[in-house]
Amino acid sequence: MAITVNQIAQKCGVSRTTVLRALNGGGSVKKETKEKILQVAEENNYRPNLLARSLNHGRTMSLGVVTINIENMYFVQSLNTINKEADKRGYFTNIVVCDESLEWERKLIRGLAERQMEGIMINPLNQGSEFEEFLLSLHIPIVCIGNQVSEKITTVQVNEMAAAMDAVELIASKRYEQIVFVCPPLEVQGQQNIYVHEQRLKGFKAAMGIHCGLHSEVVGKKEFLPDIERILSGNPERRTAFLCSGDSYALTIKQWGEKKNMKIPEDFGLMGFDDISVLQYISPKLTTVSTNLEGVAAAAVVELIQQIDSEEYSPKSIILNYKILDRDTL
Amino acid sequence: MAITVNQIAQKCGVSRTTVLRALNGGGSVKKETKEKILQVAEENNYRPNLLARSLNHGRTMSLGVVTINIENMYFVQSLNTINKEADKRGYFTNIVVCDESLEWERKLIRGLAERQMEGIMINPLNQGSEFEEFLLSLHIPIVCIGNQVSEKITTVQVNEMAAAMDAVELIASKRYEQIVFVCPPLEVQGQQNIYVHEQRLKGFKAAMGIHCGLHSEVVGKKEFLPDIERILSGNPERRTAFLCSGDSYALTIKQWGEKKNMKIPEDFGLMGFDDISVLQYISPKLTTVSTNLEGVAAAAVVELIQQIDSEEYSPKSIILNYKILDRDTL
DNA sequence: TTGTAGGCGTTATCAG
DNA sequence: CTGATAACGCCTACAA
Repeated sequence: MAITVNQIAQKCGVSRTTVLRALNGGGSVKKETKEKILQVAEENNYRPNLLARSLNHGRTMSLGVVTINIENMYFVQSLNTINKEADKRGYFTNIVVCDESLEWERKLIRGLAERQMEGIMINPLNQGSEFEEFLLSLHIPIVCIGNQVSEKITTVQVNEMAAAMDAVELIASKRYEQIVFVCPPLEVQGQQNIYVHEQRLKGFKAAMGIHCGLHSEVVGKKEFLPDIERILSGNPERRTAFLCSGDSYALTIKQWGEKKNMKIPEDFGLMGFDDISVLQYISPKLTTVSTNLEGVAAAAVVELIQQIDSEEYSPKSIILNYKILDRDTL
Repeated sequence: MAITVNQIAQKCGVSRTTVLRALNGGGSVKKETKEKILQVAEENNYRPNLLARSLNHGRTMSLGVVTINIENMYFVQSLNTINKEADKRGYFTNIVVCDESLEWERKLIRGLAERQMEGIMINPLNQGSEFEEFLLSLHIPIVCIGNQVSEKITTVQVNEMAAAMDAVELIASKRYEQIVFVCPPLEVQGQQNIYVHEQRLKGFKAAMGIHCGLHSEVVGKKEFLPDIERILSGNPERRTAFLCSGDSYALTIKQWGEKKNMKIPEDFGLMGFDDISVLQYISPKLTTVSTNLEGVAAAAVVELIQQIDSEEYSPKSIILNYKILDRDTL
């Protein structure tokens, strides 16, 4: 379809080498020849075939990103940042979306590898040693964002455990008598990567150990609203706050509470995690934890490229700062 | 880094042809040879270099998608659908994000073309004949989603004008006395592609021509809240509804109204456009128009692939159904 | 200033 | 059953 260097050479009656020199400016070319070549290239919309070029010198200058479930919005916010940071360093970013299926994720990662991405960023859904081996067998620089897979693979994250502990501190300081931790189904542990939630849960439990005077409960199910209802109606006068491992859980509870004509924070306290961008449209402002999505994304790119560039690279665990956002729902 | 067919051939003491036959299963290979080859390939994690393969037979089986401003969420919802539909037909989907810059968009499109995407989907930010020429000069199948660029390039959309008219009908039927149309800054017309908003505005004006007893106004500025305030306070007893060309405008107004302790729909009516996924977290439920993001996305993929497959293709304009969602803010 | 030759990794064709 | 050979489009020596 598109014109090639060879064809230009033919049209101009010169060799490809000359055409390339005129186009990419290596050596010297006679003025007239050069002009003619450039003109022909222009007229025919010449545009280099990057596949061929990459094949040749073994570099694609492209990074791959595997995104989960766009609807959840977690991670999506990072995409812009990743894109810009990569571009600054001369890399093109290819994003693929993975709709919550473990197989798809593997398939996509392999697809990116086969397309010779020089490095891949994932917020992995898979986990375990088999997946670890799979990733390692690719022999491609990889950076995990958020969820950790193994110590052999660089992960960029915030200290989720400490964040959860701080969150509990904040809630406790507001004189709640009961704190309920809401997170995704815990049954999937061992199958699906819920590392960040596990870390937060650990932090929650540790903090509750300190505040042993407080009641606590963990709700980790798909259908969690019945539990919320049970908890609130079981002991209506007890001041209860929900700490949700993910803003979307908090928003769901908020929605439910409002339908029941309950006021937040008067009737119950609510706190989320991640500070997803939708929150700007929600009032009262949700108290939450900023897990520094942009910062994490930027760091991931930097680290990935460093990994690409270095001969000897040893995997790291990069921990960034989180921030407690004390807003209006506690 | 990764092992190649040639290397496998060497290791096994056969020719590449034989290796390929064993791997891809063309002709027949002696059992032992085949086993050995497969074993070596397995051990060394052989994985075909798709760049080379593509270079060879001129097909990449990849589609490119250019997404705008992820934060806005419009279009983002389509990504999953695009991905799945493309996969069904054997195509890999590469997404790139464009952060609201006209130059970036061009750069990304060119990048996708140079990487030999077989087709590209865009919700274009650019517009005008120069951009049209740019796209055509690529000589690559292209489908525009939502915003139209020109009749020479296939566009998939809903009938925005009719949708806006229906929206006005709905509002009028609820006995509002004034309808205000809120849309992005109109100054950018001619520079930036706001085709869908223009269509909706046309529909709005046409419908208001029919309902000439009603007051109407158009607000198209970046900072529109002052106008909202002016309109509402200027004539407080006049029943006013805002028809927003985009749910995010509606959410912003809703947010503002609630801060002022106004009730919706008691104090003013509110209607959006697009039915973005965030709405699930918002109450009262926003009345809006479903612009059938998933349907549009699916149709775009089908059309793009058809364009790729056919020798003779003439650009079309594909119009899908929209749906008025009469919910709780009118 | 210009051209020739070889290679990147894969595939297709044709000949043994 | 197996193996040369050429080709995809680009790039880099090396030679003229």
